[in-house]
Amino acid sequence: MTNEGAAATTIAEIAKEAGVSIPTVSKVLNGRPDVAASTRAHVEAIIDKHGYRRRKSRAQRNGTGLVELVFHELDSAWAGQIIKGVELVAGAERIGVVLSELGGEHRPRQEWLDDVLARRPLGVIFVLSDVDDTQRRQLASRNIPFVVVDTAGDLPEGVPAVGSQNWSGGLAATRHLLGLGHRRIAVISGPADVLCSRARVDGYRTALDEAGVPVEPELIRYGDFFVGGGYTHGSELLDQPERPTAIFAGSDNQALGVLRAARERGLRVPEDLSVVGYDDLPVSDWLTPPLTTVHQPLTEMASTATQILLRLVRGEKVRNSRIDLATELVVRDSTAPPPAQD
Amino acid sequence: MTNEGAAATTIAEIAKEAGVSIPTVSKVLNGRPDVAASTRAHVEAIIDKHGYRRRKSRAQRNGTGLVELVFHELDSAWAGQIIKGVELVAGAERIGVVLSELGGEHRPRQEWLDDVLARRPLGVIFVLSDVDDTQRRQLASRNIPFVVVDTAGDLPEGVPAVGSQNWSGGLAATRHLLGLGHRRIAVISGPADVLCSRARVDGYRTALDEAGVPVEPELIRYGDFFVGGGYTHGSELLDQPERPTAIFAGSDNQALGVLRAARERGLRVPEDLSVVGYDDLPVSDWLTPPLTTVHQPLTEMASTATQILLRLVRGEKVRNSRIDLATELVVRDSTAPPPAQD
DNA sequence: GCAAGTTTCGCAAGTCTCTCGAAACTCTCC
DNA sequence: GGAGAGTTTCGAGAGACTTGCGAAACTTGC
Repeated sequence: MTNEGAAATTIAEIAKEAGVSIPTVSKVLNGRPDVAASTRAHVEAIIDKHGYRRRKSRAQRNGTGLVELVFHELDSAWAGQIIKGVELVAGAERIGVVLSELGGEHRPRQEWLDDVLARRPLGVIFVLSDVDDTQRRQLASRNIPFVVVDTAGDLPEGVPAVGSQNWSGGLAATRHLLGLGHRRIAVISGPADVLCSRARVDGYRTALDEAGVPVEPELIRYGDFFVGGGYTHGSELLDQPERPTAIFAGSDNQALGVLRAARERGLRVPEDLSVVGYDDLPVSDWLTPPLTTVHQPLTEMASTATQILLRLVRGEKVRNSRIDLATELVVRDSTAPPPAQD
Repeated sequence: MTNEGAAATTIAEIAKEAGVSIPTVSKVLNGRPDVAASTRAHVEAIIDKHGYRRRKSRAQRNGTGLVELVFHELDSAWAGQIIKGVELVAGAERIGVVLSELGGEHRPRQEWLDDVLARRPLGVIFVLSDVDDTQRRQLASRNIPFVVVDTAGDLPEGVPAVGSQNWSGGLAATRHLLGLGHRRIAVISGPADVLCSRARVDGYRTALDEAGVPVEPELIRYGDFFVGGGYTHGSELLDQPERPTAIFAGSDNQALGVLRAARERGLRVPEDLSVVGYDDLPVSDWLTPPLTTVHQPLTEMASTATQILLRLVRGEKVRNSRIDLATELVVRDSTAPPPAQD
């Protein structure tokens, strides 16, 4: 802890207490060779006792800075998890987080970018959104780095991005259902133009191929990530003549919609229909039934992205600026073997 | 103490008394980094002593302006609704929203306030949090207005605050349960030291009195607003020898915990146990069963608070700066008449 | 025992920041 | 459009820390 107000300890004080000169203390601090081992140890002890810290150095640079956090949409607890992760890192560095919502668009409008530029932020974090080339150059010309979390589209070479292993998530979820004996498995994903949706669906496809189960196009649905979409698509899927015995939803919210669609049709979950979600929001464990879902480390993704951004801000070299964190299937009570067929 | 009418204090006077130059006082007021900690503290003390107020706010911000949004905690979709409301109004005015979380504390630490002052925001919105007198004066001296949303504790006269009609909400929820025939109604509320919790419980009390039903202390629980608290208290209540036939939870999250406690005991909702939530988060309509709950207009509360704040920023007169928006009982499927007794 | 060499340390002179105020500037209100 | 209040820029002064160098102290070889 820094002792505010009170004058900070100086090497002069250390020197006095240790009975040596100021330069000697300095030399100890800098690991110079021309200090006797015994003297060094003694000085070191006094330094430790006083909890001496070298003067500010670069730490308090700009004093205050801002980071822009941009959501394409901030409904659902999803956003909360991300915000938490960013706050965690930024807060520790005493950097303010400015929130923006693009109101559903994946690309910000110029007007918005103008406002951002006027704020002279240290950097920008885009969540499920992106900027076009012109805007990218505008940021670059002002030396404002940016990071993308959970990218929506393809990114040019060199743009740092943090995501999660969507393909593996889709694979694991589908394998789990196959392992339970399901053969007619539907998937409701996010928008087709969002990369992470496609990766999950591809994981789903691969798992089916692997098991020798044919992929049926009418069982693959693209929608949005919201609860209403899950309900609509879920209803349609369940009204098909040969309805699926399991549905893999693109988000926990969608899964909620599917649960309702099932309930309205008198289908019990998991006895008559298995449902797998995606995200593992904190509530998912508390639903009826507790949701089997693919855990996505949202908070960690956000923290990681923020750390990368701050490293870029400091001008440090960042290797591995394209990271996908691991997803993990969490099995709860919304999945079970399919009902016996005849 | 502010000396109204008398010639307003100027930073020149502060400077003289503190024995520093005018620019130094200005720098302290603006949170500039190039002032020694001891000097800063000294000047701050003189400022406070004189009750200095900056002449006029810079209402005519050149395009940029920031508003600080402070949560005592930002778990749960609760926070998302609030953020949305603030963004809505601030975004339209092209004002940036800086988010902070106090990490569970209801009062910010000085270090945090220093950062805020350095950012020179137009105003501050506190959500379920508050500042102490010294900090309040620090904001006042910089002419930074603030608004409190859903106050945790008592507020001094004149502090603008937007809340919701908690008492009416408690009353309506309890009356609804009484109307269904329930007599043994438990309530799980938020922390006892948070005002809105108490108001709800008082509404509950009044409803019981009205109906001539005795208030039984063991049916009144205070916890936190989270799902775990609902589960714990719910479990205890349901394990009582003469268990309640209805539970009125302090939040939808708590209600989720109660639902699980009921399920674990083989109690059906609403047949064996009625549950009422509070908040009406977007998911609540999609739970199993859809939750009867007290709708709190969180987004609107946040928008209103932001509007009031911006009016204060512009120096406009704000009458009715203490507003409670209406809550509304939303009846869904988690409540029903109590099971027949013998 | 003495000269040569080595080690250890402090002096003095540098370098780097931090602080602060003079002067110039901006903004607002008459 | 001038006066007054407050803000910003910039440079100088003051410490805080670093470094080169030399002097004492110590060691070693003969």
